[in-house]
Amino acid sequence: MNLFAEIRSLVNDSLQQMQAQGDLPDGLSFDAVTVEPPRDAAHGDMATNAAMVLAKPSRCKPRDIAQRLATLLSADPRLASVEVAGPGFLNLRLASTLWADVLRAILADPSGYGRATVGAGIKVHVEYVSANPTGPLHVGHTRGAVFGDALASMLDFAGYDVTREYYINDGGAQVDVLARSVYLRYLEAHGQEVAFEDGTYPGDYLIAVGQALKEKVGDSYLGKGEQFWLEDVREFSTLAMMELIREDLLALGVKMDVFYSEKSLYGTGLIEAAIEDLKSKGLIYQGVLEPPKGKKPEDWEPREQTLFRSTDHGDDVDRPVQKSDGSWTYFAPDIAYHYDKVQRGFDQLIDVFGADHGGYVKRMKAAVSALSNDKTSLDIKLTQLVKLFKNGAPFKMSKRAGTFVTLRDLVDQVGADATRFVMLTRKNDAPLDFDFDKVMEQTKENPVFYVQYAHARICSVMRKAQLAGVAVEDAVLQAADLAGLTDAAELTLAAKLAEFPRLIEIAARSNEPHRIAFYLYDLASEFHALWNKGNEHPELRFLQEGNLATSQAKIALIRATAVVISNGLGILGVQPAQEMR
RNA sequence: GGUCCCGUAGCUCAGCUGGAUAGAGUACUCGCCUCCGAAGCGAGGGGUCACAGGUUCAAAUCCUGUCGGGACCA
Repeated sequence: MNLFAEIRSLVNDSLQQMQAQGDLPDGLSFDAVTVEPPRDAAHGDMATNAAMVLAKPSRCKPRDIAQRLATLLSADPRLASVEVAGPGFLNLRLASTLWADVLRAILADPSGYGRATVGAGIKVHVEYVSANPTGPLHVGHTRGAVFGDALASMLDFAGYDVTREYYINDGGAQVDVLARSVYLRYLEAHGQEVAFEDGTYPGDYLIAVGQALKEKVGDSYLGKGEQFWLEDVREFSTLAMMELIREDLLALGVKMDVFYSEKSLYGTGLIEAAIEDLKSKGLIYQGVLEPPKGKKPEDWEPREQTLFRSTDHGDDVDRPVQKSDGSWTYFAPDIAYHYDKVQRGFDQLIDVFGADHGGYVKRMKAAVSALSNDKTSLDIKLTQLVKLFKNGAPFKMSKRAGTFVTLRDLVDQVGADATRFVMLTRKNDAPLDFDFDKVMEQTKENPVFYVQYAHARICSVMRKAQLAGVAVEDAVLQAADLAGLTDAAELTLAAKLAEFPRLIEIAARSNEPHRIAFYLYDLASEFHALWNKGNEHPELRFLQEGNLATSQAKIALIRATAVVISNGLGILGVQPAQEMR
């Protein structure tokens, strides 16, 4: 049940009726008409801007339209009052029975409440993490992983057909470096002294891989040249790293549908096919790029190479796909990968990248636009840096000094739930401060705690109610007489619950899961307020001794609140707490 | 030099793809436990929404430019 959608369509119907009666001209678009909660609660439960939006195209005075619309709307039993206000707003007050309907709808189908249909029939592909398979995931990857995962879950909740995918960059020079590094560890496992020069990965996590390699191949690679072992060690090491990464993701609660290998693009003709597709559209040519503006780099010289005319699709300069020696640039496999996504029939693509990939956005969008003839949309979400703090002081990461914070460090220290929630309390494109101590704090300053505390309190009341002999099953609560819920704080809470489906739609449309985290904080706040109001007004306490019916009505309200918190947290991948410890 | 992101209360940040008197947290002042978890709640002060133009019934929100901060490319 989506109250806002219902009233929105009621407004729409009424507007059409006005057209039929000749009060409004034909051919008007109602797209700009909104029904939303007013900022000021004194203005009622909902407000619509219909009259103001339609005034100009219909050449009527806004207040006249508002007046006629108000007359039509007020005939509907769902609306208790309709008032024209200000320049032509219509302020709507809902019949009090509607709030009870919302609660009953929540209790009738708890796990389904808030699910939307905005994404029905739309196939969306979300690519995230996609870290190089050269080591464990670190803090930066964690943010991308959490964001992408929550985004995918949210889209799923909003009705989209979602595919979650990890692109394994196992085709570039970095996996050769990995192989050489593992080879050093292999020599070490054979008792040799080794030195890790620049351009190798000295991390301890490769010790076990070198050991495992020794167990697999014995001494057969000792004293041999690179041409003899590189390919096999590369394969072996990449697999080991992906195993490590999968475990990291699992610890964070991130699941992928597909792991897609870059290497699998080579030798299958896919890259050639993608470039051929662009060529057939006249977007591939031989040419020489202009030197970069500003300071000329020392080693720049004009070279003829194969270029993609990305400027035809919004890019700033054309991009090379093949170097003068015939080898592919790093961009070519990326094109091929997205070509493959388009071929797989997705309607929408979303790439979640770190902010350091900001430079690729325009060319990737150009590629997808060209490859799909603008039929497939590509949204690229960049996640900004995570700044770590300990005891309020910035905490510098350094691979060299070994103060390198991994995903595991985070999860081990603060838990997957807190890590995930905190990472979602900022917009993806804003930098994030992650304070180890604050995340663990049990105060309202810590949003994870605050939301969990609300849920735990509700569970606590439910436990107490059961001990007192009050039936609290959803089926029983649904049948309760909810007419007694009349206090302002109770109705505010119910109104907040009614907003949830609308919030999901808004958040899903803009690919912004952080909105859910903020909503949950607000919801928790309304709940805590109501709880405390019970201190001064005993009649607002949830358990009313000796009054079974009233208790059940109030418990229906907070049980519905717990359901929404639980659904919201579920999208973010966070377990709701039954009790605080 | 170019591209992208950001600039909102002392501090950290929301702000519904354009709506009414711009909101939370924190900090400061004051009040609330004989009571379902006070790990909480309520009240108060605090703003030129970086700046200047533009678009319109309406701009923190959209467009242009300037300044400041960050990320990246060369």
